[in-house]
Amino acid sequence: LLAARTILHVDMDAFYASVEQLDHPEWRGRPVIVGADPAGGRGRGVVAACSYEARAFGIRSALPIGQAWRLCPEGVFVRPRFPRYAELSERVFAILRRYTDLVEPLSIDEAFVDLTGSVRLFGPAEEIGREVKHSLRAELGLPASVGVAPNKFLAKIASELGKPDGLVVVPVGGEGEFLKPLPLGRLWGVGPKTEAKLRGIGLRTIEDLARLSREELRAMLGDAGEHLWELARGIDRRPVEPDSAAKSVGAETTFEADTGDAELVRCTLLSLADRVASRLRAQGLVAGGVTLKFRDEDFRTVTRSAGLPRPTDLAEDLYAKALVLLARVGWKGKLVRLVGITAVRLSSRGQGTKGQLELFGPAADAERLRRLAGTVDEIRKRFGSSAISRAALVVRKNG
DNA sequence: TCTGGGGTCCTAGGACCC
DNA sequence: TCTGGGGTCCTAGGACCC
Repeated sequence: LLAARTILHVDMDAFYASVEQLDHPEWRGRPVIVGADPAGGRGRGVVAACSYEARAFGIRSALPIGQAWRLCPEGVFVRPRFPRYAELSERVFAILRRYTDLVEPLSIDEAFVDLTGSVRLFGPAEEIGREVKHSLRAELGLPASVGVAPNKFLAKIASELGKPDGLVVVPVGGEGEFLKPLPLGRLWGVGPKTEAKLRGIGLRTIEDLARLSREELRAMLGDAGEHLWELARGIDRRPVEPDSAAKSVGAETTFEADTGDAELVRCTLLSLADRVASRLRAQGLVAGGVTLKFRDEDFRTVTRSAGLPRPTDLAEDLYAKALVLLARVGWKGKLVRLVGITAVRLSSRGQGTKGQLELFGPAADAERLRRLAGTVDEIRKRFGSSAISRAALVVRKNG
């Protein structure tokens, strides 16, 4: 028999916007919208996060920034400062790790904590939840919502229901009542497509879904259907898993205006390759393959991927392969909206590739490039990311 | 009003092997 | 002249999450 678990889900409220209000006291109490430049309503891109004051105007994350601007032109529109958010994120997770090592970050501002073994030492989970919220507020100045439940799914739903600044405990045995009235979209893995499909056969709430048999759901949605059958009954056996290794590292960008300029596309790919490679080096990873992402003016997205001759953390290698992949995308006659590069099949550097230095041949060239890249990383760390750049990109920018 | 950027996981088809 | 079944790996696309 499996012992009952106690899982905490901690979710920072309007995280990026809360950080901006923390760092800019004059913005507290005002609608703050973090995202793309609205450019007087003509901006490209979307809202990354917004304060609760902004939500009162109907603004939501993922809303096109121009729409947000029209809804609330008096709002405070700011560009995201990811390094600052990452810094505070680390401090959030450090507070959670005071209770246990079983902390699984879900994103920059969200985590599961398995408190099953901690309650003996620290007291009831509800008390720990209260304490966590208090520490986040007192030490970091940031609000959070917390859910306490016997599993991940229920804990996540609970924290969502408590937002903002809430603490919701799902009583053991009360899972059914708790879930029944909720719309299907609350189920983990049910997005717009699946919800529409289920609505198409007359289902609206989790209670409706729970009336279907395992077999019926399986026939309609495959393995995911069986998973939903369990979730609808509050069953979720997935463990809290700390430190999972990254499977891919990517960077992509949408052009300010759709472009037909092949040289601009290549320069952009080089700069994306630079970003991806330096993040690989920072994490001690090498890529065994590359995926190129390409989106045209009609919003049609294609990807092309291929393995690399040897694992690498060099921009030159990623870029060279990206050019080969680009040639495999038929984009004649179409303008380009977005390009992206993702490093895949990651492994940690040093395993296998270590050994004697090679003095000649491609491996030696790679070693020289690695040292150069290491020096560039160092300069950027000390003087900022714009302190040094590739001549190919500088010429482009100024020419 | 067009629709970001960072990811994960699943599926389906084809190649290839035994 | 017809044509197994299982397994794995790779690629491309798509759904989903924050």
